[in-house]
Parts: sequence; C-alpha cells; structure tokens
Amino acid sequence: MVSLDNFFKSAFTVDNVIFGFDEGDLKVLLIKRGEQPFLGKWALPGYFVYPNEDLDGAAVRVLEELTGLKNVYLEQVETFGDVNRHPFGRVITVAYYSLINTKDYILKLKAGSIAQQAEWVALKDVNDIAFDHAAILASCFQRLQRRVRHRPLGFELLPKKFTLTQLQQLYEAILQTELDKRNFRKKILSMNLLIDLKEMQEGVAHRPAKLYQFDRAKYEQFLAEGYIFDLSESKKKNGKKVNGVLH
Amino acid sequence: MVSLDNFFKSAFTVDNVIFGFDEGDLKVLLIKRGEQPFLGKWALPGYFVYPNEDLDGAAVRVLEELTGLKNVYLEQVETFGDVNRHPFGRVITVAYYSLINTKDYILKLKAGSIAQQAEWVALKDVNDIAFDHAAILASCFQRLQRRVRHRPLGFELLPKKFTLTQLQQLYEAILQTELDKRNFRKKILSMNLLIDLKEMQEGVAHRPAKLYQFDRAKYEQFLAEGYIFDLSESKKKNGKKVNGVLH
DNA sequence: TCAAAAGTGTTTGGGTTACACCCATGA
DNA sequence: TCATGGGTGTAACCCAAACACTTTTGA
Repeated sequence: MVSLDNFFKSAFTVDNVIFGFDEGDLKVLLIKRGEQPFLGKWALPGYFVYPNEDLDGAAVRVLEELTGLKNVYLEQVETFGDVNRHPFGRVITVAYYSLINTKDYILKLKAGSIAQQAEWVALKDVNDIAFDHAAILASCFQRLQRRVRHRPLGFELLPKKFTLTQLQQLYEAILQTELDKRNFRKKILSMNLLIDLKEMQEGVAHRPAKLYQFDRAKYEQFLAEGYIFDLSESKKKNGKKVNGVLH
Repeated sequence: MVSLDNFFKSAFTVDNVIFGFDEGDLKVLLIKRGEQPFLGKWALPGYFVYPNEDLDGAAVRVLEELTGLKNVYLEQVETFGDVNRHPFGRVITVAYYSLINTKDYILKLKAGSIAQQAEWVALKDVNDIAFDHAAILASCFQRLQRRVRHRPLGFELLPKKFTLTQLQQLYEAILQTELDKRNFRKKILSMNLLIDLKEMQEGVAHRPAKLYQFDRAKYEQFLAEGYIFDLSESKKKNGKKVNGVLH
C-alpha cells in the first residue's frame, strides 16, 4: 500500500468557456496566455484553484477577473484528467461554461494577469488552442446545445431588451439549424416568459420590431411550482421522424 | 504571485455510484470502509487516482477491483470540490456512475481492499453515508433519470434475456412513476432494438412471458447512422401538459 | 417606390394518451 | 377452477410541421 502522501502532489484548475452572442455568431472568449506553459498561445481562460477556494468559486473568480462580471449563468460540465495533459505535472481541470451578454462585458486585464489579451472568437473560427482546450470547448458547446432545449437560457446571452428575431437568430446559432419563424414565435410566446415592453426598435431601415424582456421572476416562480420546461424540438433523419420510445 | 508549487499539494479521487436492479428495486453498491477516514462507515466505492492513471481508468479500476466486472456502462457525472470535504487535505472527487447486471456480479473483496464488506442497498434505504457521498449519489441518480429517457440504457441493468414486464418495472424504478403497460410495450417495440428470442419464461405460476434480448449491434448501427433516440415522455403537472417551446 | 425585415393563421399528420378484457400456466 | 401476471387494439386529442402574404419603416 502506497503512502497517502504520494497522492497529495497534484493540482487542479478550472477552465471556463465563456459564450457570447454578437453579430449573429456564437462566440467564445479566448485569452492569449501571458504565462508558461503555452506562453503566447490562445487558450480558454482558466487558473489553478486556490487551496481555500471551492470549484464553483474558482470558476466565478476566473470569470470576474477577466470580465468584471458576476452573477452570470455558470455551469460545471466535465473534468479532464489525462495523465499528460499539463506539462508541469499532474493537473486535472474542471470545465465550466458561462453565458454572458457581450454588451455588459468590459474587458479587464489586470497587470500580472494570466492573459496578455482577450478576444471574442466565433466558434467556427477557433483553432489551435492550448492544452486539451479544443476538447473542453467541444464538450461545453455540446452541453449548451442540450441545455438550451430544456431551459430558457438564451436570454442570458442577449441584452435586456431584444426582438424575437434576435432571439431566433441566437437559437439558430446555438442549435446550428434554421427555425421556422412562425412556429418559433408561437412556441416562445406560449411559454409566457416574455414581457412585451410596448417599445419598438428605432432607427432601422425597415419595419421596427417589438422589444421584449425575459420575465425572470415568473420563470423562477414556475420552477418553484415544479413546472418543467421542455423546449425540445424533435429530431429528424432524412426527413423521417425518429420515434420517441417511452411511455 | 504565488509559486506554482503551492498548488501541487492536492489529491483527487474517483467515486463510483454502481447501480443495479434487483427485486423490483433500483439499488446501489455501498462498501463499509476499511480505512480512515470514516473507517467502518458505509460509503460509495472510490479511491485516489494514481499518478499514472487517467480519470476514466481509475473509475474502471475501482469498479473492477470490487466486482470483477469490466466493460460496463460508465459515465462521468460531476466533480465535487468543497474545501473541507475530506479530512486529510484538499481532495476533490470525480463522480461516476455505472450500470451493471447484478446477476453477473461476483463480489471480490481483496485483502487490503478499502472495503471491509459491500452490500446492495435500495436507493430509498440509503442514509448516513460518508463524506459528501449523499450529494454525489443524488447527482448521479438524477443523471441516470435523464439519460434513460434519451438512450436505451435500461438493458445494462438486466440479464441478457428479460421480459417486457421486467423492463417496464426497471423503467418505473428509475423514473419513479407508473407506466401504462400497453403504451410502454408499443414504444419499446417500435424502437426495433429488441430481439424476440422465441423463448418463454419457465416455471412461473402464470402465463409465461416472452423473452427478449437487446440488439446491441443494431443500436450501434443506428448510432453510426446518426439516429437520435429520444425516449422522452412528456411531463405533466397537475395533469396539465406543459408545452414545449422551441421550433 | 423600393428594399428589408416584421408580423401573422391554418391545415395536416403523427405520436401520445387513456382505457378493459381475454389468455396461458401452475397450484 | 382459481389466482396470477401476460398480452393485445382503438379512438380522441394535441402538438409539431409546413407553408405565403401583408405591413411598416427608412432610404
């Protein structure tokens, strides 16, 4: 039997996939690393978890140090622990993703930060990032795609006031499909989670759209009452619907 | 800036929620701990991850050392890292669950194993277990409940040959609901993932049931073709169906 | 008046639900 | 012959999907 001391030589980090939505594209916030290893390379923001800090706390800290944002949607996804994933020793990393409204975002790069610079990169343009971050990003994106079918998360990525078309474009970006405008509006409005602000877009060169706001209070009330939101769309293959199986 | 050395003083473990199905109940395999901390207390099987071992590998090892089983369904769920969750120092744990057929199971308790004994405990009878294992168990069970709606996992928990009633009882145990017999059979059979073995139950004091087997080859073929299985049942609240929202 | 995006209803098909009685076997 | 669980079909309903034209604004 090995002495337990041999096990207390590891470290762990959190890495945070920060999603934002801008110009019709789903984007991720990447940093240019200001430290070894992978100095100067693009990577997901992340850092070691401090001894007196729990995992969620570390994820919040990483996000806050970089963006100044607190109280945003944050969810743990998966832990990556390949033996040689970090050149400095045994380091496993707990991956989180968060959803922020890019309009709220103010880039904060502290002196001595792990990041030299930070940049929003469209998901499809991400390539060659440090560590196993490509796998982490893929896993988090997949989780987001699933979650968004069952919970009204889209609003986290939009400004307070938004149009239904913006919301639809966001869902299309996340789900990587096209959605039918009329059906989308019917479903979204049937949730009863949108407040019609009785305001209009201004200064657009076409018919202005109505502005809506997410009714967070009502959502939390629904949750408390035990309602389950299932935003799922059915899945098809070759235009043929695949049957559900249970019940 | 702290020296990185300060971070390399932690350890991590895996804990494994091993589900089995027996006598109409969903059960978990618990061990009586043969080591400090929590010596003599019931806990989930788990152990430190060795320096040369990745996380999935450690989960497989823990399972295999205890049950002798390999190649079973195993899925990482969540990582728990509260600062004081382990009395010996900073130890985070990666939680997995696995699904096994209790008929295949042969308890192996090696000398010097971390377990003094092991026992199948019905989910509802689990109480007062070591560490934060209650939270881990809850998280894994929740994951199982979700997964089983979308993937044909039930078969992992049954003997090779089973009856439709056994399968239904299993789903009822996992989902903690009652299911309609006729509708359940219709859906399950419409999956086309069951092989009718043309055999019958024997020695039962009632009309014998047909035996079926899961068609794993066809399932994998379907997966490869991109089919998505959605075994979801709709959710109700007060008998009123809650609308889906997307598309 | 033109371009651009907003906004709006109806029909159809398929899947989910609810529901009750006869069958085969061993005791 | 009785108790026990096995096995089967249909009708109603609801939701998802498909689909096209009019409206409003700024340029």
